[in-house]
Amino acid sequence: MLQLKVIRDDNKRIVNGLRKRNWSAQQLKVIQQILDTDDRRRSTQKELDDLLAEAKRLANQIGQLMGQGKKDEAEALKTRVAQLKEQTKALEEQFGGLKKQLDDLLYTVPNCPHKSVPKGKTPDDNKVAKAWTKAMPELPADALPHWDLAKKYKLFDFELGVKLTGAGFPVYRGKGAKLQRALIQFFLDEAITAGFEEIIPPLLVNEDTARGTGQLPDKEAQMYTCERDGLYLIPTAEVPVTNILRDEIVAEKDLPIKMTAYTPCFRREAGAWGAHVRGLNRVHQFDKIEIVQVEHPDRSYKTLQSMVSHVARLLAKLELPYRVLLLCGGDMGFASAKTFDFEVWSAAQQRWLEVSSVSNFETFQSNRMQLRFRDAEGKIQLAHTLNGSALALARIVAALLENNQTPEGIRIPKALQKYTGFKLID
RNA sequence: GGAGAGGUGGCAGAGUGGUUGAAUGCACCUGAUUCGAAAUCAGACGUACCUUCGCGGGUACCGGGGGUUCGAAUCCCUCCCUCUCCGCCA
Repeated sequence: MLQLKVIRDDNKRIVNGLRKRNWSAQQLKVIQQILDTDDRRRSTQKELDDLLAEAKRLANQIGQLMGQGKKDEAEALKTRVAQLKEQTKALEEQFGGLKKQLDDLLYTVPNCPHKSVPKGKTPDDNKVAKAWTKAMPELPADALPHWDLAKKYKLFDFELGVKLTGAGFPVYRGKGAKLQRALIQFFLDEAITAGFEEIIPPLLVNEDTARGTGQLPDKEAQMYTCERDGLYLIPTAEVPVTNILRDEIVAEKDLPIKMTAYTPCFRREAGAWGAHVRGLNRVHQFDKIEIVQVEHPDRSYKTLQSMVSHVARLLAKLELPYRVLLLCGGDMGFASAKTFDFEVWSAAQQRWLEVSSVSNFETFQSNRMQLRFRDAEGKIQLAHTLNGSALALARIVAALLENNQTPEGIRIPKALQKYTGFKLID
């Protein structure tokens, strides 16, 4: 969530930023509401603190009197403290209520877009940051979409997934399974080479962790839950990995902290189904390698670029046509200050598929999870957090299969061959 | 799952109702000493929020939540977690 201090001191920038997210005047009223609630919270705290200080002072005095054996005087003081207590109790409740109210309001406010983020309402308003200028793959007239290729070569099976679990849980098999594992290994190796520490996190997280990265309360419906144990299946490795540093104060010299993790990701995707989500385009469980960085505020945008370059390098090695989009204010995620999306061309479907999203969250996440660093002067500051998919498998597989189909079989890109152990799926 | 022990500052570890945000040791930081370092000595050394231009001041926090009390790290309830033993098990 946004920092109260920033909303207060840098109000104009925040309001302008929210306008970029197409916030109406009506919605912007929340900001004023936040400021008003905060004013009340502060005056209530002052009042409460003063009363508590007085009560504390008297309690100590009673202690002294008791020690000196002056029981009568002590008794007299006790009644006064009892009165104070009545007042503090009421104030405490009021204060707690205001804090809760304030938090609830703050939770409704998305991150403020970076100044370089373009205005816009829909995905059509995203800016192409890097277009694909080379040739597109040319397929024969009888080219198949990946779901048909999967059947033809027995790579994965959706019906079987339905039998075992339900729609959107594909079963990979044979070379399809091997391809999956090869991609995971490839992406992990690339991330490790780029200096990211590999993490294998839990796939179930508790409530605090889900709140830390903003899944709660905003995106509760997106996650599968294990209600009985109060746990959530992770929708992305970002959740457990970033939370490793929740409530930590790290040394400035340790920045940036670079972590990567491969995990399956579970998403309910409630109500998001339709004709365009066939096959691997959208599934409830998919594999993803995530890269996460915790960075100094001064360097985070440079770091964002380096993460974008990393993802671009992966796609280049996989020989997939891709483009990079700079998301407009209206299409950006709730917690992000700036996001680049990567899309690969899926030749048989004749459409771009989103395979990666690389974002700088600035202090939006770190504020919520109290992830801080001690700067050169010994002052404590919130760190910036960034993350990106590098990469999400399902759609990569879709594009890989479609783009590389030949009459002889499906060609495996060179960079991947040492991982698959085969050059052709036939 | 059963029985027992325990959760205190970066770490170790005192503290069982009264000025304890918390002894002591270690680590870290600053200064002195030194050509420099080690050793030694002196000092500083939690976080959040409120308040102040600033110095500073205030409040809360000793696993989480609730309670008893004028006063709780200390007593009570409850939840979570860790350790030991037993059971079960990849």
